[in-house]
Amino acid sequence: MNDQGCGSSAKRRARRKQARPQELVSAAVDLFVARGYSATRLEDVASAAGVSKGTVYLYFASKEELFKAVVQQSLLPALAEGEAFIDAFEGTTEALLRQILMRWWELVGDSPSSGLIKLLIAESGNFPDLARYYNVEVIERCDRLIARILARGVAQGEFREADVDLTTLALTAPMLFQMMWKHSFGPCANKVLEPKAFLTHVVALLLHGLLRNPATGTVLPVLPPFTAQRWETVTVFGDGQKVVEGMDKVTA
Amino acid sequence: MNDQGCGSSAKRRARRKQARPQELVSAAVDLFVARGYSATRLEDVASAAGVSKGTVYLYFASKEELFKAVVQQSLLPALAEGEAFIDAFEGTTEALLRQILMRWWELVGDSPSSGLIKLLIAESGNFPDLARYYNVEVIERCDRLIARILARGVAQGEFREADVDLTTLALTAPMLFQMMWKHSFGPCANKVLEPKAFLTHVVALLLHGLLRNPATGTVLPVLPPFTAQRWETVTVFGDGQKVVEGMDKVTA
Amino acid sequence: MNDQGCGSSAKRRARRKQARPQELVSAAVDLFVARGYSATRLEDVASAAGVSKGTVYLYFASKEELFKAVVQQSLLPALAEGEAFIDAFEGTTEALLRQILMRWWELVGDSPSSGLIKLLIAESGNFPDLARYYNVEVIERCDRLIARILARGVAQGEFREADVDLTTLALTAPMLFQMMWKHSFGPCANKVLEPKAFLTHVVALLLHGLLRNPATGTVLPVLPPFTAQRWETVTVFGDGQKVVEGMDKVTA
Amino acid sequence: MNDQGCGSSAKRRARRKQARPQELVSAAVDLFVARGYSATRLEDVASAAGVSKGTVYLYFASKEELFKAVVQQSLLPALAEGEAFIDAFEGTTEALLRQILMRWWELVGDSPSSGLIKLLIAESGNFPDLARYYNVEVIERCDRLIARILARGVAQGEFREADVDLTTLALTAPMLFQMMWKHSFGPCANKVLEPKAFLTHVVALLLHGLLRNPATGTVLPVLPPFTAQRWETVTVFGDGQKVVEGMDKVTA
DNA sequence: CATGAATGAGACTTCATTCAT
DNA sequence: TATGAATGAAGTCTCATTCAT
Repeated sequence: MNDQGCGSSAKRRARRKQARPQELVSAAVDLFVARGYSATRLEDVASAAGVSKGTVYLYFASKEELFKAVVQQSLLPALAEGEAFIDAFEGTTEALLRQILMRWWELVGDSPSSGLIKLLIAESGNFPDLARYYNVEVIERCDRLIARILARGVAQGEFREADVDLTTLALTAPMLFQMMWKHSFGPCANKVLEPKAFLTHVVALLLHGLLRNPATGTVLPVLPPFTAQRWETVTVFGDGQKVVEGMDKVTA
Repeated sequence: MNDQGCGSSAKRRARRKQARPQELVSAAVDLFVARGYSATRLEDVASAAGVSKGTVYLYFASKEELFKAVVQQSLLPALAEGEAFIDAFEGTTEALLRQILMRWWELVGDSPSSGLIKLLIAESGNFPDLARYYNVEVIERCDRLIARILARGVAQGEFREADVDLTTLALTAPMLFQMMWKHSFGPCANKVLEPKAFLTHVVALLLHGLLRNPATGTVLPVLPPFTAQRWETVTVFGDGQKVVEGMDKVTA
Repeated sequence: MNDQGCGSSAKRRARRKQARPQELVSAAVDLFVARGYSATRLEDVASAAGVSKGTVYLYFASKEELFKAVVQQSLLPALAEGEAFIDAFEGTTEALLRQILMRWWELVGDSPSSGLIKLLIAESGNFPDLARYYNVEVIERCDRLIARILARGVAQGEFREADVDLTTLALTAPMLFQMMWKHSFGPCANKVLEPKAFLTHVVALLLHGLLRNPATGTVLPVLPPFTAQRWETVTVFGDGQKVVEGMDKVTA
Repeated sequence: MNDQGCGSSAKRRARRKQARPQELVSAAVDLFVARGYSATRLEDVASAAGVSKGTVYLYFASKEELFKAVVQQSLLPALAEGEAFIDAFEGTTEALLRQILMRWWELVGDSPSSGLIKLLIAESGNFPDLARYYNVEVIERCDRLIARILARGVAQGEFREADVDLTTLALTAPMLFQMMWKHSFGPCANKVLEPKAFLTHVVALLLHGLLRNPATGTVLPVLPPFTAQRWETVTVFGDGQKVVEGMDKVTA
């Protein structure tokens, strides 16, 4: 009993040391997002993480390095999952798109680290290498993710062909907008913006301009008629509320 | 005798004095946009405007006041023009929408002051009253502008009815995206984004989801306000195929 | 009377601004010498110069730059004078040597800035470029000065020939020693070292080993016999004390 | 049972413990000499000695104490040897002097710890008690060593009498110079200074000004303690030529 | 009106020192 | 004994702001 003190406590401390960078990054995310890079004092980060000023420098060489770590740490989880999600998905591409946006919002958009994009946009001019890194590792990869979905829709005959890059951006824009809004004007706006409702609406708007029109083969205009088959969607919410969607009808 | 030794003509100085605030604001816009609020030194603003450091304080009580002046000065011109533009326009609403977006990009998006929105988003947390002001004076007014266009489309029988707020935002998002992009990742991205091509594409995508299709009468679903936490959607196709979507499951 | 305020005060301030670097360097010399580079706080330099912390940075980009300025400013005056002194001197080389060492001590050794050599020796490892600069601009030039004197002595038949570099250093060493001593152990030693007495003694010791011995032409050994002519020196001090020196006698 | 789990044999550890201070001091000497007191981080000393930061404090109460230990440990060996060397020596005093300087350079000057004198001179102002200690224990003792040699030379009829303190310093100065040079400008100088050649040269120069010349009986002037401020020297040569020297004038 | 020298609060960063393990 | 994570005082440097001229 008095024997074990020799090793276990060292372990606990080691575990602490291993956890520290993560704790500091977590604390830093919130402050960086809330106040911006310059206005965030390292001392505040430290005390938010429950340590003293000097401790930050045991794990990060400088404020800039901490910032980079914050950015690079908030990338990969959601992307990797998203890519796997696409490959495994078996429903319609419309459903896939809707699912993936919802999921993305839950994982990224609604997470505290979503404000990072705001931060990075604001500071991209002051951290060009970081911006370049983020652009390659996140943005372009994210674009490719979306592009794959669009390609899937075209391959399955659901979507008509359209400029991939532009259409991808048309989907990226509302997501970005959402995050920006959440971390800027949202909190002080009169109307509240319900994220998932907005994303659903956007998808609906976009898709009905994207769905292939087999009859005319037109590239741009005329609404996709959906004559190939009839469909009807019933959405049931947790509180029992039902929404029925389908050709020609919308019933709440 | 005690008058002439020290200065020049009072008139020239008066004219100068009147122009000064404008010159300072102009210089400040560029620097604030390029570097952010904190990283912009007042001395740089002064020398960019061709005056000395102390002179800034003759016209603005503090850095914060200068920043507010910068923001408030870069708002109104385009909005007023936009409102007049709508009233005078006589073509289809689709054409109106496309034209107004193009014009907006020329006037605002492509102007050096477009970066202000980026700045404001970044600093909204540190300047809550400024954010509130901007939200009311610019954002909501801009939203109303878009909403008027949508209403015009509906009134003229071109557009079907849809949630006004959400649809407005769906139009606002790409414009915002464009500005963000231009002042952040754009300069370091591999692909160049052609602004007007993008806006055209977005309008095309959105409009053809908005235009009433006389043949089928299909109507986009208007989802209820998204307050419920759990939800589940079952889509039944004409051939009996079912797709169930929900917060945590996807079943084909 | 109320008229002159327009220009003269500006001049006074300008004169102040011009004088500041010099004032700061002066204050810095004393502190650097007394405490060393690291132990000298810039704030102390500032208050010693009667200004505030920030003012130092109006004139020197960093502590290191201030240090370099201090070093580079305490070089040239004495050297230039020394070189002119040699050319103009018309007495014996022995007298020249004695004079120049005395003068050097008055100008450099005894000045507050003499401690700089101590400082530079201590910090040469941390400021290699500064050491190189000082070595070329001061030390080598100083060596050349001494070498010229030795050459003069040889040319005039007073000194025998000897290795120039080594002999030069043999003269440099006591001067250096003196400065080191003054700024290190001197203040806490039991015996006081009278600088001029020491230098006089050293010159006497060295010269009588340097004077050419016409009779033997020996390069190294045997004392110069001074048989060519008899001589006698009477030194009268300010307090009336007399010392008579000459061949065979020493009388106080 | 509760004894064995944590550590190794007590003997080995004890031996280790005994060696530790020495190892730390050795590591510290090099770093202190190379970087100076302030610029040497205790952590670097620790890792140079192969231990962790905290271990230093098991043997030395503070950085200052470590420094003192470093200084006090690098003194005595050579001095004791030197004293024994004198007593046992049987040749001429000139030979003794030359040999002892050579030996001293081998033992002290050329050892890594020779840089300590540089260090101490630099830091004497910050460590007055250390300087006093060093002055008494090393410098004065060293001076006495030299003085004994001079006395030996006089007693054996080799040297004429001269001011002991000043002559001692005249021998100390080149040794000190050598050490300073080695640890400061030497590494960045263009000419290399061959230590032993220099010492040999210095001894030759000095001795031949010290050796009694039986033929002429010339005696070097022994100046009185240099307390008077003003002085004037008139040298009259056998041929009637006069040279007047003084504090501010040189007249031939 | 305009200047720009001066200020000093405040941020980043270092490192001697402590102490739980 | 030994470790090394943690601390926090202290120093360098920046820059918004003031004010004498």
